[in-house]
Amino acid sequence: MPELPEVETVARGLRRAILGRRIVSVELGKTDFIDDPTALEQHLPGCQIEAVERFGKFMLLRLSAASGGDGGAANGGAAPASLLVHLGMTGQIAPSPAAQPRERHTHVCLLLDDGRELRFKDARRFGRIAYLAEAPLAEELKRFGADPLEVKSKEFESLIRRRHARIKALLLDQRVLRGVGNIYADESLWKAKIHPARLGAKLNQSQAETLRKVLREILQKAIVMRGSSISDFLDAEGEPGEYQRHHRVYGREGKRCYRCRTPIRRAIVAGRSSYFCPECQPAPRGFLALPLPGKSKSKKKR
DNA sequence: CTCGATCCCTGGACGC
DNA sequence: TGCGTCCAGGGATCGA
Repeated sequence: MPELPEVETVARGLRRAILGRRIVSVELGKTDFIDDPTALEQHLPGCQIEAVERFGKFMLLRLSAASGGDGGAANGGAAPASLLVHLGMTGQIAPSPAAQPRERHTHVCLLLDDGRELRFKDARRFGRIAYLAEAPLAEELKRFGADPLEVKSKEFESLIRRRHARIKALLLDQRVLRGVGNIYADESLWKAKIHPARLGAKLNQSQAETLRKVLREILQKAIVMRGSSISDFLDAEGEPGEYQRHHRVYGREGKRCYRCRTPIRRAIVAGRSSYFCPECQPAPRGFLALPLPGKSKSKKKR
């Protein structure tokens, strides 16, 4: 579940690790998550990695044009291109020595000019990789909404309060805000004391502003903590993040609310498990949470 | 416009 | 111990 903070963490790691490196060759495994695998094989060799950026949950590896004489290759204009990388649920990208055995589910290996390989592994292949020239990239990025770290009060308010969708669905909708996923949506709604099933239009101005601020604060804090490692998220150095220790609601069904001690409940909202405090986050009329699961085994505390 | 359902995919948890 | 089943979830897509 790499979301904005996890992707930012990986992008920073990559920036330190591979900036300025040139791609020597490309090896692909399964390619069903790659837009146009042939494009990678054709265009990547010779490219230099000039920048690593984050855009929502995407990473953008900005590439220079190939250098050396490619004879009849079709990169005459040498328009800048990028490698777009989405980690999906289980994607990991990190450099390793080329001699090191590849881990299972490694599907993209980019041999670099310093003897390492930039490897992408993704067990579930919910990730995405695309080689895109400038224009198609710009077109692609148009589909996404505001950066939750940058969005201003007024814009956020209009994004939310004009909508009749549930606030949780709006937070998760990448066309509205780019980068928020299930964990940080729940965490920020809890902090703002807003029920995930509330309609955007039902929030008052003050609630919208509170939500914008706590969302930003939580994302920033999570970036400092190098993200949340709840399933198998690892950054570009192969290290887990620490923010999962600071989760206040996510994954805490049946455990007590940190504010009021009421047991946290779960419901499916916007098709996703949503955790909330039924006391602190009043539900819309008639909204039902899932029944608390019966405890079969003794659980841990926390 | 908004919703839910369905599919993609695999590993881990759980029940028997 | 082993097997079957369910679930997780980001995103695309389709029909209601």
